[in-house]
Amino acid sequence: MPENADSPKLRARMRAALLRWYDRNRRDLPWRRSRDPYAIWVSETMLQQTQVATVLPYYRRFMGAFPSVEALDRAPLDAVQSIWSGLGYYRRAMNLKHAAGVLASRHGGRLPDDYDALLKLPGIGRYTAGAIMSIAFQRPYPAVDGNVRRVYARLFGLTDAKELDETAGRMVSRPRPGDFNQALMELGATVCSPAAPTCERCPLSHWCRARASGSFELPRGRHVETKAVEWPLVIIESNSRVLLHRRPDDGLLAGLWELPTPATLPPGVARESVAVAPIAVIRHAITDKRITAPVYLLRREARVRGKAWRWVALAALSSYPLSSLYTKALRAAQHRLGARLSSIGAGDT
DNA sequence: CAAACGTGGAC
DNA sequence: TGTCCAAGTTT
Repeated sequence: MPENADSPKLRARMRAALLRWYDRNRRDLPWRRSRDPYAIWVSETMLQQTQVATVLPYYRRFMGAFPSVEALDRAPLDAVQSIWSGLGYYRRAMNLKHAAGVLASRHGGRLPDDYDALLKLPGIGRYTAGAIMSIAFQRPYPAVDGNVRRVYARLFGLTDAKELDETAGRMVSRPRPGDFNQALMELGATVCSPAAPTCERCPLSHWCRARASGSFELPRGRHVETKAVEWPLVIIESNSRVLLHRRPDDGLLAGLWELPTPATLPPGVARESVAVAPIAVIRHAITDKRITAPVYLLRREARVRGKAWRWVALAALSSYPLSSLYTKALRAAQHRLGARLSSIGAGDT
């Protein structure tokens, strides 16, 4: 048992110290200026496995385009995916859109002030439900993410997941459960970092077990074997348009548009293209794949059928949901395409 | 429950 | 260059 968390008085002191630290050190983030549960939900979803700095521009654009549940519900899926392009874990965007529909039809267009109801929404798991409950509704639920696990692991010497959950449940403060949870995460992200914690700046160092023992080791994450993958891409260009293909609705990059590969050229387009040298070679990683992507340019017309193929004007590429793999390839080819493709991918508007 | 799911920052 | 891994969820 983590003796440090046993005493209610001690817990109260730790909470107070953490909140005081947070009040003086909190970063000024856009979602912290809002009290709208929708804004909290969107930010927490974007922040899943994604760092704050990466999220910021996406959050601004998303909230600008879809400022409410109703706006999101009414938006075309393509528009939502397009804004999300480059952020990764694209199922999150599908889940948001889907959940917005559920909220509109069954919850009056609002996030429910109810942990179990939140959990039922697609894309909301234990962490996100706890974050929304505490931050948006001031309810004393824990929100245990990687930061919190690390902080408690060091602070109390915890390794067991169940004990950690119990501790998190006992530690949450009321009042200010949302600030408390964010303080814990902020501490983990900025002070109690994985490799080199700066204990001099930590308001909890006085009580910290790892600090006392000098051992900050954490249980290793699962080692994931990466695979080298060759993934050639073909840019078929004609009249300032390129040919895109829509990916299947499940699996990798589900529902996004892609550049064809030599093996999946549309019917009627021979593979003659790929005999020539690539104009560029892209390197990109997707989860456990280390992708090497030679990019081939083929200038020719082609007749295509079906909803899965589409000629897209270069100027319209920015409104297409594309993985960074493809925006990299298109950027590498832009001078040959005679277009200023600042409009490709994230970053504009 | 292990595996899949994106991307870019940090070292 | 390589490796780790981040405000997780789903199947």
